[in-house]
Amino acid sequence: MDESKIVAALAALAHEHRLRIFRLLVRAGPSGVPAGQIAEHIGISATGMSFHLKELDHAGLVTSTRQGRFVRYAPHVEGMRQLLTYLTEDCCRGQPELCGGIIKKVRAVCK
Amino acid sequence: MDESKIVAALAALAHEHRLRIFRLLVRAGPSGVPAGQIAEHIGISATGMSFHLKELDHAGLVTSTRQGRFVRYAPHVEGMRQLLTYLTEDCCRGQPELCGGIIKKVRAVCK
DNA sequence: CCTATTATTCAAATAATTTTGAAATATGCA
DNA sequence: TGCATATTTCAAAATTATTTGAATAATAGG
Repeated sequence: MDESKIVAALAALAHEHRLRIFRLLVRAGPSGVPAGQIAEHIGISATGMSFHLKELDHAGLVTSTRQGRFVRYAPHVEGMRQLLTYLTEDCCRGQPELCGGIIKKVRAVCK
Repeated sequence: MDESKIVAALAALAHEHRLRIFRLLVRAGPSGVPAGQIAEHIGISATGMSFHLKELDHAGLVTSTRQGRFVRYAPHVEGMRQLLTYLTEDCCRGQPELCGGIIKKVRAVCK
């Protein structure tokens, strides 16, 4: 995968509000949450929310669908998957020490 | 783990040069690489290298040890582990779709 | 002590991001 | 159509990050 897209995705998540937005969307699931509702939850203005959602969208981490007057945002599974695959496989080369022990853990369970 | 530390780590990696530096250090292993040698490899000035290495260091992603006139930099295993653990477990809640298929893959191998 | 090498610090300049508030767009409903 | 709601766009201001080059520190070796 294109390294500049990885940088863009990392930058998108590298912000207090945006990381919280993404976390919230993951918890909310694929049906999504209207922008205004996210804004209320996070505690920022509608304008600020649009700005941050645009960043996440451009980075390929969220998707949006209009539903009447609302625009529902949901996590974009493929974008996040690519980021985590890059970080664990390409960047950290699958080393269990670096990869958060996931590989280690699951292997242990398998024994 | 502290969310602001996660944001700092993400921001540290969210830069073309720094992501390449970190990748290079992972490949080089725990013995580390002198700052100047990294700079030569990446193709940036010594001053620029100091700036970026400081960012990575402050974010807890690399460690440094002086060896004579050289300062060797190596990946800081614990910092990266914490970041990836956060992203996969806290943020993405271990959902295989989001987590880069690592969990899925290893489970499949185990069957 | 002197010099060469390696790396960092500093301050100034430049560039990029984020915030703010007003205006605009899109939709639903009376 | 006219009005209310949800969201986005826009431009200006504020903030933060990055680059640049000169100066400074740390060390090895003569």
